[in-house]
Amino acid sequence: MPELPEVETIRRDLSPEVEGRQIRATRVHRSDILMNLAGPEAFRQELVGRRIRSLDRRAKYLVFRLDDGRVLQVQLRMTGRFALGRSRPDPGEFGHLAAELDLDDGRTLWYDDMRRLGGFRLLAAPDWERESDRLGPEPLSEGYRPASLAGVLEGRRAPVKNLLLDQELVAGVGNIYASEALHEAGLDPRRAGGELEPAEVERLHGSLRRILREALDHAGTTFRDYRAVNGRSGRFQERLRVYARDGRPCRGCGEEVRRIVQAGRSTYFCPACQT
DNA sequence: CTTGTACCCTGACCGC
DNA sequence: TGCGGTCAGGGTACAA
Repeated sequence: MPELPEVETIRRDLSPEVEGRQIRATRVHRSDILMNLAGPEAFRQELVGRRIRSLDRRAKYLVFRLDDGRVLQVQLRMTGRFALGRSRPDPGEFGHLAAELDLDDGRTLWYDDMRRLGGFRLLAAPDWERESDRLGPEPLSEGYRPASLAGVLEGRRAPVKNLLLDQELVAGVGNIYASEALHEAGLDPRRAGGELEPAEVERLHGSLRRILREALDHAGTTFRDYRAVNGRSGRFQERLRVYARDGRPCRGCGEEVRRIVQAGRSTYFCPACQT
């Protein structure tokens, strides 16, 4: 569900609330969200008594750093959500409760996941570091440069849209912001990554950063299922340029926005301004 | 290596 | 009202 701006919004909502808190109890209702743990009892044994040192984000992962050095990694995938509070969230909003973590301030961290594609993984620090090293650079980081994007596009014949979704090339970009950034940069999503001119790569790099930053400033895009903590909606959906706007006029030139399928996923673009 | 496809799962929506 | 097909902010395993 969520891409970098959405996951980062959740991290900002949660981190001041959970940092320093101790996990007092856990309840797992749907075991398939335990991605590398045997079952609810194993989850409980590993986590009860642990304190949360910090909450970080890397790509689309939330990373709870624990006081024993290990890492609880959460992947929200399409429909994972969090709520935090003293009483169970409204079942209308949270109808697929998958896990609960009681904290030492009397509140509970509730994890809901309708499709159960997301989940929790408990990793030793070196294992997480190794995984993190495989991921591409954070596009909003200070040091992210056009040369980094140029380097991973070079020689690639796959469509640039597909390459933007590859987490090993650049971290945190998903289906919405890939289309949005390519539109802002005026680039046809079907072009081979390796065929972009240096000036075009530079434009794409700038657009990617601007779009992600703007989406983050608007607390993400609530198009369908995504909610920040406790049901809070994003506001970037009002500013979408092409995503899910097929058949409607391009905000730039008035031409009809088109939808195509690339690597099995929808891409939206304006055939007039993206070349 | 690179690229495409099936799959995990539930629910909303559309045409018949 | 029901039914089948399609689609959904993701990622992985496997085949070609």
